[in-house]
Amino acid sequence: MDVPARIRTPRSSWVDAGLSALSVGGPDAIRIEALAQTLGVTKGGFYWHFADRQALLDEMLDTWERVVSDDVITLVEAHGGDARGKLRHLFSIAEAINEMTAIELAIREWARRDPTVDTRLRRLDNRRMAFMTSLFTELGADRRDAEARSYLAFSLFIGNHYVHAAGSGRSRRRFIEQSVQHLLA
Amino acid sequence: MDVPARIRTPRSSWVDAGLSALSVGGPDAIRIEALAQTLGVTKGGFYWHFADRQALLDEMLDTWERVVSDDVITLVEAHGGDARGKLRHLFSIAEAINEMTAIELAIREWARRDPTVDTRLRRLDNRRMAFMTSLFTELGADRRDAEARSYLAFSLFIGNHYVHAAGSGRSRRRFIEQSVQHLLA
DNA sequence: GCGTATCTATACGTTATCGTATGGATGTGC
DNA sequence: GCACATCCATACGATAACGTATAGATACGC
Repeated sequence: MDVPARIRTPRSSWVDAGLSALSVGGPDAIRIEALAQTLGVTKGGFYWHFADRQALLDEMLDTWERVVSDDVITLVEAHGGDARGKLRHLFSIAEAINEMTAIELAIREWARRDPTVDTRLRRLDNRRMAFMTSLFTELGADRRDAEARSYLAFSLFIGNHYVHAAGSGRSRRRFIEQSVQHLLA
Repeated sequence: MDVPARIRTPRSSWVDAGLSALSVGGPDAIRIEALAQTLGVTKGGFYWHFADRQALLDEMLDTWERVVSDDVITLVEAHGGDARGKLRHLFSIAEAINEMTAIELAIREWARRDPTVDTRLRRLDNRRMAFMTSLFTELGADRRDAEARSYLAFSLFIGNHYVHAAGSGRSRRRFIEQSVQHLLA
């Protein structure tokens, strides 16, 4: 009856390969045959797992959304400590996970073109903004100030990746650190 | 001999259409046949003007680069006044030209994937950073602080467009204004 | 009204990708 | 060693885009 059988390249492989392709080349680079080649198989297996390309895209977004919202917030909450410590921890996570940042940027670009993705991202950003704002409020800021700081932090953590000036690689880390200091003041 | 003849859809039409397509759908959306349809012709004329698709992309970047560096800097310098006034003027230009912003964002995304575009953008950003830094220096900041403020302003003016949280449309303008105040303090 | 420069339409070959269909291959449990 | 679940390879048709070739349209100057 129910025979589990060893799984060779499961759904998650395709999802991971898709997210990787997205981070490198954007949504248009998510081509089934290219992913298959990356995984060392042909697309035959893909269409066994997924109805079509769109099904993969949806599942990629689901997966990513779960990781960056639930998991990160849980992680920060589990870390404990006061609001300042949590914020520091949150910022360090955002800084550290570099591959995640590439996916994040790619999805933000994607959202500017695709209303469906935009809706998802909007919902997610609301959660993150609310979380950050609550921490800043805990820190003693009034509602308006806490929102402004959250917005500022958000813009910075995204925008700084787009500044391509010389020496931005060298000074980027120092710059972020300095800004965080200022935000937590 | 030299007969000028009325030009129906000149090179610049294709460049403009290309930039428009870029701002809406990214580099992959710059498809010759689609541009032709937008212009109400077929691609026959395109290949009279341009050797191939790449030639259009190059010319698009040339055009855009000229507009946003030389022209803007000239405009700000022509405006006159002190450094603070010039910075305010610069920020207001950056805020005002919304269509230009869409192109700017699209090109930044593009640069993350294409080394050629990245090189161009890097050169451009260096010019803009140097210009901004010189204005902040004029304002009394030391070199390091001036650079930090420029980097901050840069990140903000780009990053804030990627924040999709609810109410970001309403509060974006107010937020930018507040940040500019702070930068000029 | 003719010649020439400036485009434009159309047909064509090529390549890339999607999605379908179908016949396997492979390993598990009985 | 058979049945079944899971996955894979291959062939196929459809569509879209690139670039080429070539004949034709359009308007200006004379």
